[in-house]
Amino acid sequence: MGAPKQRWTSEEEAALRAGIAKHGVGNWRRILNDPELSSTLHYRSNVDLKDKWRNMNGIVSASGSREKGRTTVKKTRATPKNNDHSTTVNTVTSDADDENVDAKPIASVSSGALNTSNLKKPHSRLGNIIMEAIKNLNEPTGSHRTTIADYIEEQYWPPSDFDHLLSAKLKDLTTSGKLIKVNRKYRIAPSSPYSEGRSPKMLLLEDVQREPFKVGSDDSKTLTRSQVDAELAHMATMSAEAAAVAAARAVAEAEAIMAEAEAAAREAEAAEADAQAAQAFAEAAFLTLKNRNAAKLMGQA
DNA sequence: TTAGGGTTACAG
DNA sequence: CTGTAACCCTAA
Repeated sequence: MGAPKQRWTSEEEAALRAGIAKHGVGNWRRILNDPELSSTLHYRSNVDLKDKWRNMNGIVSASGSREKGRTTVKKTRATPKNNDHSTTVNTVTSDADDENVDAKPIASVSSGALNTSNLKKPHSRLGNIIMEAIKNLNEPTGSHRTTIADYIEEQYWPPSDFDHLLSAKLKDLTTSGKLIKVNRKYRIAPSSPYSEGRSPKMLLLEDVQREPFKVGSDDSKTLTRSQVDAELAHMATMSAEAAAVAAARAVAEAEAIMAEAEAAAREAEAAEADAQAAQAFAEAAFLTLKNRNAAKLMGQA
């Protein structure tokens, strides 16, 4: 991990996830074309989206071109893009440097205000500490919040109200896809190098086939439907482990989607014009969630 | 335009 | 030096 070139921000990642959930994997151009998402992903190209998704996903064949004795050829390549923005100086009172517990991961710039500087700084220190803690704890089934808190308290200073900050940050990390929350436990989301010798408790496909809502929008329904079918078909060919991982990921995605939909709906309350779009998006997200919620992992709030 | 291979750049 | 993430190139 690191911050190499033009690192993707949480907003961009969230937007990408939302776009994939909405339009399906592979339709990068369509995602980029989405008016809401395009504001956030303005600096990224369709290829960038594809590459980012490849990285986020736990790349299948990491063809590290390491096995090439490639040396001495230097391509003086200056930094191509110099966008980006003022680093929000976050001088928090000395020790506990934690911030933004923002509730809206997506910057839905609706018609009207042309917001240009929408950059949130990367992840804060606490986020890194949390990731480190979980990684070092290395619990195969994930770590409880209390365990994480204990670890951090031993390693670092215990600020006041730390518990609250930790909860907020955990939620933030979960919604942004860095962590997966499964039954009160948090795990590192993407690449899991440890193959976990034991087969995970199989997540039974509990097909929730009730119909809570009757969404009248046919368009989004068909779109979502085909997408879900494709994913289910793909899931059927997966191994047990892969399926478990995919299920956990799907839930994490769904949570992120729901959060975004919530934020979008909240925004829409103010702007009537966007209300319908947000509604449709929320419904689509809910449909996706319903279909994807095969595993009953979402018990707790 | 997209998927995949390959390269460059940075962090540990 | 190794791993990872962004970037680049090219076939399909």
